[in-house]
Amino acid sequence: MTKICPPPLSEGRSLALMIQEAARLQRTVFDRRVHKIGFTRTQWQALRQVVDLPGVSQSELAELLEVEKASAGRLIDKLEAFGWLERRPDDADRRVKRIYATDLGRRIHRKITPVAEAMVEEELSGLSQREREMLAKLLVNIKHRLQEMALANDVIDLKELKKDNA
Amino acid sequence: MTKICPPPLSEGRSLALMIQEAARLQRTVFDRRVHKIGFTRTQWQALRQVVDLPGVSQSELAELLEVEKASAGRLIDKLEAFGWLERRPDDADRRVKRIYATDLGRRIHRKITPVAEAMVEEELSGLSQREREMLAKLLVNIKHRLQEMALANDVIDLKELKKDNA
DNA sequence: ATGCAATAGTAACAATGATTACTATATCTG
DNA sequence: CAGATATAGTAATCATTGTTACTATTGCAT
Repeated sequence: MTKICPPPLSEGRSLALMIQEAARLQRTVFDRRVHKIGFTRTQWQALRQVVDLPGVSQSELAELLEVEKASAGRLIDKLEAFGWLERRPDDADRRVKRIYATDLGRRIHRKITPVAEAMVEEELSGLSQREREMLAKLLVNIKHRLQEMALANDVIDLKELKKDNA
Repeated sequence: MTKICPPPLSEGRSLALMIQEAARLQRTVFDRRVHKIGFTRTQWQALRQVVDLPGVSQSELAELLEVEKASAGRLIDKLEAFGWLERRPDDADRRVKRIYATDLGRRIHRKITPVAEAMVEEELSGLSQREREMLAKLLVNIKHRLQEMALANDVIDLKELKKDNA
């Protein structure tokens, strides 16, 4: 376990990195806390969405979880095998399958929800209400900007790299 | 593309989620911008670390990138195959291999660095210097708390879930 | 009605990363 | 020095995800 110091970064880059690190730490802590229960963060998020939106379709769930339809389908396979969720046909459209939490799924949801709540409360415990609002405001600002950037299509061209060796 | 509204969350949870979303958006935007160059974010981060810390060992690099040693090894395999990095034996310890960027690797690094800088600058363009400092302060606070939490070992016990069906 | 484009879900495959087990080397202990 | 222990890196395996191609169904345009 050698101790390595990352090199200094620009002010902006270090902020961007801090966001990445905070997000990763959140995932790490949550994973540690629910690991013994034997499921993953993704599975938990799927369960949460389905409990909160009973009858959501698979495509809608994929959109909410921001994964591909195929990934969502496989995730639902597994959660259905666990007995936490079930697929039911839609009355009107025979293509769609609607997802519902089972009793067991709802029970697990009720059990984990306070854990998630406690975790975020603990994580934010050093911040005043005022500071939380400030943080939310700043993050919303960044998120909006990033969303615009994600839609723009200014990509780097490979040819530029090949040519000049500045 | 059905429009789905996620259900409301507690104030804390929505903040935690915002951090996740900002982090994911950063990754998405960066991926889009470098995708045409044909490499991944992970590869870029590895290149960056190696350029900034020439002669870093594989284990150290794994630690910096926060991936497992085996994953780092395969990543280095690929980057070496690309001709961006090279392994060299350590003078004193025949177990360790030290990683250096090749000329090509350094050239690519010089090309991509401004892209990364421009991206974070653009992403933060809506924030004043004052606000950036505030954001950094708040994130450092959260990160410290999360780091403490990551070390604590208060995990949920599976047996608890099985027993009561409240 | 008919035919065509769009959509919901699935299957097969490739890429990525973690985990475990292994080899080689180094270091510590007596 | 001898032997135990730890560390650096690799190989094999497994799980997860994205991508592409496919089927079934729907709904729109003529």
